[in-house]
Amino acid sequence: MPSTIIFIVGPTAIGKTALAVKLAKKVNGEIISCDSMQVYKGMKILSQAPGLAEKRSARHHLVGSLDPEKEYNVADFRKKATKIIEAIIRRKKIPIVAGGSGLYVKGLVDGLFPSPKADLKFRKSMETIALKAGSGKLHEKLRKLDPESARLIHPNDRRRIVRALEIYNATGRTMTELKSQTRGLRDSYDIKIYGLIKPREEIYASINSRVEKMFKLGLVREVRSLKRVRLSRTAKEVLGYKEIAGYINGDYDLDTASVILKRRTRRFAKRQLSWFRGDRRIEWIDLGKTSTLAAVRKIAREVK
RNA sequence: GCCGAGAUAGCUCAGUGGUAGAGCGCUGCCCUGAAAAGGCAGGCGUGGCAAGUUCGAUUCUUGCUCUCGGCA
Repeated sequence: MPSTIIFIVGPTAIGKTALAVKLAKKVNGEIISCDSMQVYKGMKILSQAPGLAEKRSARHHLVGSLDPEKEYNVADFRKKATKIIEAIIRRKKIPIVAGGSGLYVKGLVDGLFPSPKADLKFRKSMETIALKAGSGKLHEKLRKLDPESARLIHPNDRRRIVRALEIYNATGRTMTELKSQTRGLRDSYDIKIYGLIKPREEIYASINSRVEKMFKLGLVREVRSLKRVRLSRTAKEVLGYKEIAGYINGDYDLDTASVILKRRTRRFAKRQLSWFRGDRRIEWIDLGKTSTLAAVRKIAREVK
Protein backbone atom coordinates (compact mmCIF):
# COMPACT_ATOMS: atom_id res chain seq x y z
CA MET A 1 0.00 0.00 0.00
CA PRO A 2 1.56 3.33 -1.02
CA SER A 3 1.63 6.06 1.60
CA THR A 4 -0.91 8.84 1.37
CA ILE A 5 0.01 12.46 0.80
CA ILE A 6 -2.67 15.08 1.35
CA PHE A 7 -2.74 18.31 -0.62
CA ILE A 8 -4.75 21.34 0.43
CA VAL A 9 -5.02 23.88 -2.37
CA GLY A 10 -7.13 26.91 -3.18
CA PRO A 11 -7.00 30.67 -3.59
CA THR A 12 -5.36 33.05 -1.18
CA ALA A 13 -7.21 34.08 1.99
CA ILE A 14 -9.57 31.12 1.94
CA GLY A 15 -8.23 29.47 5.08
CA LYS A 16 -5.84 26.78 3.85
CA THR A 17 -3.46 27.21 6.77
CA ALA A 18 -6.20 27.06 9.40
CA LEU A 19 -7.61 23.91 7.88
CA ALA A 20 -4.22 22.28 7.43
CA VAL A 21 -3.30 22.90 11.06
CA LYS A 22 -6.51 21.33 12.34
CA LEU A 23 -6.11 18.43 9.97
CA ALA A 24 -2.51 17.87 11.05
CA LYS A 25 -3.60 17.58 14.67
CA LYS A 26 -6.38 15.21 13.78
CA VAL A 27 -4.43 12.81 11.56
CA ASN A 28 -0.98 13.26 13.10
CA GLY A 29 0.45 15.08 10.15
CA GLU A 30 3.09 17.66 9.32
CA ILE A 31 2.57 20.59 7.03
CA ILE A 32 4.70 21.45 4.02
CA SER A 33 4.06 24.92 2.72
CA CYS A 34 3.61 24.89 -1.03
CA ASP A 35 4.18 28.56 -1.44
CA SER A 36 6.70 30.62 -3.33
CA MET A 37 6.81 33.40 -0.74
CA GLN A 38 6.17 31.92 2.70
CA VAL A 39 9.58 30.25 2.53
CA TYR A 40 11.29 33.57 2.95
CA LYS A 41 12.49 35.02 6.22
CA GLY A 42 11.30 38.49 7.16
CA MET A 43 8.17 38.39 5.01
CA LYS A 44 5.68 37.15 7.58
CA ILE A 45 3.06 39.82 6.99
CA LEU A 46 3.54 40.11 3.24
CA SER A 47 3.38 36.38 2.60
CA GLN A 48 0.64 35.65 5.15
CA ALA A 49 2.83 32.94 6.63
CA PRO A 50 1.50 30.79 9.47
CA GLY A 51 1.96 32.49 12.84
CA LEU A 52 3.43 31.27 16.09
CA ALA A 53 0.22 29.70 17.36
CA GLU A 54 -0.16 27.73 14.17
CA LYS A 55 3.44 26.65 14.18
CA ARG A 56 3.04 25.45 17.77
CA SER A 57 0.00 23.32 17.01
CA ALA A 58 1.54 21.56 14.03
CA ARG A 59 4.98 21.14 12.59
CA HIS A 60 5.55 23.32 9.52
CA HIS A 61 8.15 23.01 6.80
CA LEU A 62 9.39 25.51 4.22
CA VAL A 63 8.08 28.49 6.16
CA GLY A 64 10.33 31.44 6.95
CA SER A 65 13.50 29.48 6.34
CA LEU A 66 15.08 31.02 3.27
CA ASP A 67 17.16 34.17 3.10
CA PRO A 68 15.26 36.75 1.01
CA GLU A 69 18.44 37.47 -0.93
CA LYS A 70 18.26 33.95 -2.31
CA GLU A 71 16.19 32.87 -5.27
CA TYR A 72 13.55 30.17 -5.06
CA ASN A 73 11.65 28.35 -7.77
CA VAL A 74 9.60 25.25 -8.54
CA ALA A 75 12.61 23.03 -8.87
CA ASP A 76 14.02 24.11 -5.49
CA PHE A 77 10.65 23.59 -3.92
CA ARG A 78 10.24 20.17 -5.47
CA LYS A 79 13.64 18.98 -4.34
CA LYS A 80 13.17 20.18 -0.77
CA ALA A 81 9.56 19.11 -0.46
CA THR A 82 10.30 15.62 -1.76
CA LYS A 83 12.98 15.09 0.89
CA ILE A 84 10.77 16.45 3.64
CA ILE A 85 7.87 14.25 2.57
CA GLU A 86 10.05 11.15 2.64
CA ALA A 87 11.25 12.02 6.11
CA ILE A 88 7.72 12.60 7.38
CA ILE A 89 6.62 9.23 6.06
CA ARG A 90 9.59 7.60 7.76
CA ARG A 91 8.37 9.17 10.98
CA LYS A 92 5.05 7.43 10.36
CA LYS A 93 3.24 10.71 9.97
CA ILE A 94 1.11 12.07 7.18
CA PRO A 95 2.50 14.80 4.91
CA ILE A 96 0.05 17.62 4.30
CA VAL A 97 1.10 19.87 1.44
CA ALA A 98 -0.76 23.14 1.74
CA GLY A 99 -0.51 26.14 -0.49
CA GLY A 100 -1.71 28.14 -3.42
CA SER A 101 1.19 28.04 -5.88
CA GLY A 102 -0.41 25.96 -8.60
CA LEU A 103 2.76 25.32 -10.51
CA TYR A 104 4.47 24.06 -7.37
CA VAL A 105 1.66 21.59 -6.75
CA LYS A 106 1.90 20.40 -10.32
CA GLY A 107 5.67 20.18 -10.17
CA LEU A 108 5.46 18.00 -7.10
CA VAL A 109 2.56 15.78 -8.07
CA ASP A 110 3.24 15.35 -11.77
CA GLY A 111 6.94 16.08 -11.66
CA LEU A 112 9.22 18.27 -13.70
CA PHE A 113 11.13 17.09 -16.70
CA PRO A 114 14.89 17.19 -16.29
CA SER A 115 15.83 20.70 -17.35
CA PRO A 116 18.70 23.08 -16.69
CA LYS A 117 18.57 25.89 -14.17
CA ALA A 118 18.02 29.48 -15.16
CA ASP A 119 20.77 31.04 -17.22
CA LEU A 120 20.35 34.74 -16.57
CA LYS A 121 23.06 35.76 -19.01
CA PHE A 122 21.38 33.87 -21.80
CA ARG A 123 18.05 35.40 -20.86
CA LYS A 124 19.51 38.84 -20.97
CA SER A 125 20.93 38.33 -24.43
CA MET A 126 17.56 37.04 -25.63
CA GLU A 127 15.82 40.04 -24.09
CA THR A 128 18.16 42.28 -26.03
CA ILE A 129 17.18 40.58 -29.26
CA ALA A 130 13.51 40.86 -28.36
CA LEU A 131 13.93 44.53 -27.58
CA LYS A 132 15.49 45.21 -30.96
CA ALA A 133 13.59 42.83 -33.21
CA GLY A 134 10.48 42.02 -31.17
CA SER A 135 9.59 38.77 -29.46
CA GLY A 136 8.23 37.48 -32.75
CA LYS A 137 11.84 37.06 -33.78
CA LEU A 138 12.49 34.74 -30.83
CA HIS A 139 9.33 32.82 -31.53
CA GLU A 140 10.51 32.29 -35.09
CA LYS A 141 13.82 30.99 -33.77
CA LEU A 142 11.99 28.57 -31.52
CA ARG A 143 9.74 27.42 -34.32
CA LYS A 144 12.78 26.27 -36.26
CA LEU A 145 14.28 24.39 -33.31
CA ASP A 146 11.18 23.03 -31.60
CA PRO A 147 8.02 23.53 -33.64
CA GLU A 148 5.84 21.72 -31.10
CA SER A 149 6.81 24.07 -28.25
CA ALA A 150 6.46 27.05 -30.56
CA ARG A 151 2.93 25.95 -31.27
CA LEU A 152 2.09 25.77 -27.57
CA ILE A 153 3.67 29.10 -26.63
CA HIS A 154 2.07 32.34 -27.76
CA PRO A 155 4.37 34.61 -29.82
CA ASN A 156 3.96 37.36 -27.21
CA ASP A 157 4.82 35.14 -24.26
CA ARG A 158 8.45 36.12 -24.21
CA ARG A 159 9.32 34.48 -20.91
CA ARG A 160 8.25 31.06 -22.07
CA ILE A 161 9.85 31.45 -25.47
CA VAL A 162 13.13 32.43 -23.83
CA ARG A 163 12.93 29.53 -21.40
CA ALA A 164 12.36 27.05 -24.22
CA LEU A 165 15.35 28.49 -26.09
CA GLU A 166 17.39 28.44 -22.90
CA ILE A 167 16.71 24.74 -22.43
CA TYR A 168 17.85 23.99 -25.94
CA ASN A 169 20.88 26.20 -25.54
CA ALA A 170 21.98 24.40 -22.37
CA THR A 171 21.19 20.80 -23.29
CA GLY A 172 21.01 20.61 -27.06
CA ARG A 173 17.64 18.93 -26.62
CA THR A 174 14.22 20.47 -27.11
CA MET A 175 11.61 20.95 -24.42
CA THR A 176 9.34 18.63 -26.32
CA GLU A 177 11.92 15.81 -26.15
CA LEU A 178 12.53 16.33 -22.45
CA LYS A 179 8.87 16.38 -21.52
CA SER A 180 8.53 12.65 -22.04
CA GLN A 181 10.91 12.02 -19.14
CA THR A 182 8.72 13.49 -16.42
CA ARG A 183 8.17 11.60 -13.18
CA GLY A 184 6.44 12.85 -10.05
CA LEU A 185 5.05 11.81 -6.69
CA ARG A 186 1.92 10.41 -8.26
CA ASP A 187 3.98 7.55 -9.59
CA SER A 188 4.83 6.25 -6.14
CA TYR A 189 2.30 7.66 -3.65
CA ASP A 190 -1.40 7.85 -3.06
CA ILE A 191 -2.18 11.49 -3.74
CA LYS A 192 -5.31 13.15 -2.41
CA ILE A 193 -5.91 16.75 -3.43
CA TYR A 194 -8.55 18.85 -1.71
CA GLY A 195 -9.48 22.22 -3.12
CA LEU A 196 -11.02 24.88 -0.89
CA ILE A 197 -13.55 27.13 -2.50
CA LYS A 198 -16.08 29.80 -1.56
CA PRO A 199 -18.36 32.15 -3.47
CA ARG A 200 -16.29 34.76 -5.25
CA GLU A 201 -17.70 37.69 -3.26
CA GLU A 202 -16.70 36.00 -0.01
CA ILE A 203 -13.17 35.39 -1.20
CA TYR A 204 -12.87 39.01 -2.27
CA ALA A 205 -14.26 40.23 1.04
CA SER A 206 -11.70 38.12 2.90
CA ILE A 207 -8.93 39.53 0.74
CA ASN A 208 -10.00 43.09 1.46
CA SER A 209 -10.19 42.62 5.19
CA ARG A 210 -6.94 40.68 5.19
CA VAL A 211 -5.13 43.53 3.48
CA GLU A 212 -6.54 45.97 6.05
CA LYS A 213 -5.26 43.68 8.75
CA MET A 214 -1.83 43.50 7.14
CA PHE A 215 -1.53 47.27 7.40
CA LYS A 216 -2.44 47.14 11.08
CA LEU A 217 0.10 44.42 11.71
CA GLY A 218 2.91 46.59 10.36
CA LEU A 219 3.05 45.93 6.64
CA VAL A 220 4.77 49.24 5.92
CA ARG A 221 7.38 48.57 8.59
CA GLU A 222 8.07 45.13 7.14
CA VAL A 223 8.55 46.53 3.64
CA ARG A 224 10.82 49.27 5.00
CA SER A 225 13.08 46.70 6.58
CA LEU A 226 13.07 44.57 3.43
CA LYS A 227 14.10 47.59 1.41
CA ARG A 228 17.38 47.54 3.31
CA VAL A 229 18.12 44.06 2.01
CA ARG A 230 19.14 43.09 -1.51
CA LEU A 231 16.02 41.10 -2.25
CA SER A 232 16.40 38.33 -4.79
CA ARG A 233 14.68 38.51 -8.16
CA THR A 234 12.04 36.06 -6.97
CA ALA A 235 11.47 37.41 -3.45
CA LYS A 236 10.86 40.86 -4.88
CA GLU A 237 7.73 39.55 -6.56
CA VAL A 238 5.78 39.06 -3.34
CA LEU A 239 2.46 40.85 -3.53
CA GLY A 240 2.65 44.03 -1.54
CA TYR A 241 6.35 44.77 -1.81
CA LYS A 242 6.21 46.96 -4.90
CA GLU A 243 2.83 48.39 -3.93
CA ILE A 244 4.04 49.55 -0.51
CA ALA A 245 7.45 50.59 -1.82
CA GLY A 246 5.57 52.95 -4.14
CA TYR A 247 3.95 54.57 -1.13
CA ILE A 248 7.25 54.77 0.74
CA ASN A 249 8.87 56.42 -2.28
CA GLY A 250 6.06 58.97 -2.33
CA ASP A 251 4.48 57.95 -5.63
CA TYR A 252 1.03 57.80 -4.05
CA ASP A 253 -0.69 57.86 -0.66
CA LEU A 254 -1.41 54.98 1.68
CA ASP A 255 -5.01 54.70 0.60
CA THR A 256 -3.98 54.24 -3.01
CA ALA A 257 -1.43 51.62 -2.00
CA SER A 258 -4.19 49.73 -0.23
CA VAL A 259 -6.51 49.90 -3.22
CA ILE A 260 -3.78 48.67 -5.58
CA LEU A 261 -2.74 45.86 -3.28
CA LYS A 262 -6.32 44.65 -2.86
CA ARG A 263 -6.87 44.74 -6.59
CA ARG A 264 -3.67 42.84 -7.36
CA THR A 265 -4.48 40.25 -4.71
CA ARG A 266 -7.94 39.73 -6.18
CA ARG A 267 -6.42 39.20 -9.59
CA PHE A 268 -4.00 36.74 -8.09
CA ALA A 269 -6.83 34.79 -6.48
CA LYS A 270 -8.61 34.75 -9.80
CA ARG A 271 -5.60 33.21 -11.53
CA GLN A 272 -5.28 30.63 -8.78
CA LEU A 273 -8.92 29.66 -9.23
CA SER A 274 -8.45 29.38 -12.97
CA TRP A 275 -5.38 27.23 -12.44
CA PHE A 276 -6.98 24.74 -10.06
CA ARG A 277 -10.47 24.72 -11.55
CA GLY A 278 -9.49 22.55 -14.47
CA ASP A 279 -7.78 19.80 -12.46
CA ARG A 280 -10.12 16.81 -12.38
CA ARG A 281 -8.20 15.18 -9.53
CA ILE A 282 -9.16 17.86 -7.06
CA GLU A 283 -12.00 17.14 -4.68
CA TRP A 284 -13.66 20.45 -3.92
CA ILE A 285 -14.83 21.52 -0.49
CA ASP A 286 -17.12 24.53 -0.42
CA LEU A 287 -16.29 26.44 2.75
CA GLY A 288 -19.36 28.57 2.12
CA LYS A 289 -21.43 25.50 2.93
CA THR A 290 -19.16 23.33 5.05
CA SER A 291 -17.38 24.40 8.23
CA THR A 292 -13.62 23.97 8.48
CA LEU A 293 -14.13 21.43 11.23
CA ALA A 294 -16.56 19.34 9.20
CA ALA A 295 -14.15 19.48 6.28
CA VAL A 296 -11.31 18.27 8.50
CA ARG A 297 -13.42 15.35 9.71
CA LYS A 298 -14.37 14.43 6.19
CA ILE A 299 -10.78 14.46 4.96
CA ALA A 300 -9.58 12.50 8.01
CA ARG A 301 -12.17 9.84 7.28
CA GLU A 302 -11.12 9.59 3.66
CA VAL A 303 -7.42 9.15 4.27
CA LYS A 304 -7.69 6.56 7.00
C1' G B 1 -25.99 85.64 -9.23
C1' C B 2 -22.80 86.11 -13.79
C1' C B 3 -19.16 83.93 -17.34
C1' G B 4 -16.88 79.56 -19.21
C1' A B 5 -16.19 74.21 -19.69
C1' G B 6 -18.30 69.60 -19.34
C1' A B 7 -22.18 65.46 -18.87
C1' U B 8 -20.47 58.81 -23.66
C1' A B 9 -18.55 51.50 -20.60
C1' G B 10 -17.54 50.31 -13.37
C1' C B 11 -13.40 54.53 -13.62
C1' U B 12 -10.46 58.19 -16.70
C1' C B 13 -11.46 59.94 -21.29
C1' A B 14 -11.38 59.81 -27.34
C1' G B 15 -14.54 60.32 -31.52
C1' U B 16 -18.55 60.67 -35.40
C1' G B 17 -25.10 63.75 -39.02
C1' G B 18 -26.07 57.08 -40.67
C1' U B 19 -27.35 54.33 -33.10
C1' A B 20 -19.85 54.25 -30.71
C1' G B 21 -14.06 53.41 -29.22
C1' A B 22 -9.20 53.30 -26.03
C1' G B 23 -6.61 52.50 -21.39
C1' C B 24 -7.48 50.63 -16.66
C1' G B 25 -10.99 47.60 -13.99
C1' C B 26 -13.95 43.21 -14.49
C1' U B 27 -14.81 38.03 -16.51
C1' G B 28 -12.90 33.56 -18.84
C1' C B 29 -8.59 30.84 -20.35
C1' C B 30 -3.27 29.24 -20.79
C1' C B 31 0.73 27.80 -17.72
C1' U B 32 7.56 23.23 -16.36
C1' G B 33 13.54 26.46 -12.99
C1' A B 34 10.58 34.52 -12.13
C1' A B 35 4.55 31.31 -10.91
C1' A B 36 2.22 36.20 -5.31
C1' A B 37 5.45 36.04 -12.10
C1' G B 38 4.10 36.03 -17.32
C1' G B 39 0.79 35.53 -21.60
C1' C B 40 -4.09 35.28 -24.50
C1' A B 41 -9.28 36.43 -25.31
C1' G B 42 -13.98 39.02 -24.28
C1' G B 43 -17.17 45.76 -25.06
C1' C B 44 -25.61 46.63 -26.83
C1' G B 45 -23.45 51.05 -23.25
C1' U B 46 -31.68 54.06 -21.66
C1' G B 47 -24.51 58.30 -25.34
C1' G B 48 -27.69 63.50 -18.35
C1' C B 49 -33.25 64.68 -19.35
C1' A B 50 -36.89 66.94 -22.73
C1' A B 51 -38.16 69.17 -27.23
C1' G B 52 -36.75 71.00 -32.24
C1' U B 53 -34.15 70.66 -37.23
C1' U B 54 -33.40 66.29 -40.43
C1' C B 55 -35.08 60.69 -44.34
C1' G B 56 -32.00 59.81 -39.94
C1' A B 57 -29.03 62.90 -33.82
C1' U B 58 -24.87 60.35 -29.48
C1' U B 59 -23.14 64.12 -33.03
C1' C B 60 -26.55 70.44 -34.92
C1' U B 61 -30.27 74.05 -32.12
C1' U B 62 -33.05 75.37 -27.66
C1' G B 63 -34.62 74.61 -22.66
C1' C B 64 -33.90 72.09 -18.06
C1' U B 65 -30.90 69.38 -14.39
C1' C B 66 -26.25 68.33 -12.45
C1' U B 67 -20.70 68.75 -12.04
C1' C B 68 -16.17 71.52 -12.34
C1' G B 69 -13.38 76.14 -12.90
C1' G B 70 -13.33 81.55 -12.79
C1' C B 71 -15.68 86.25 -11.36
C1' A B 72 -18.75 88.52 -7.86
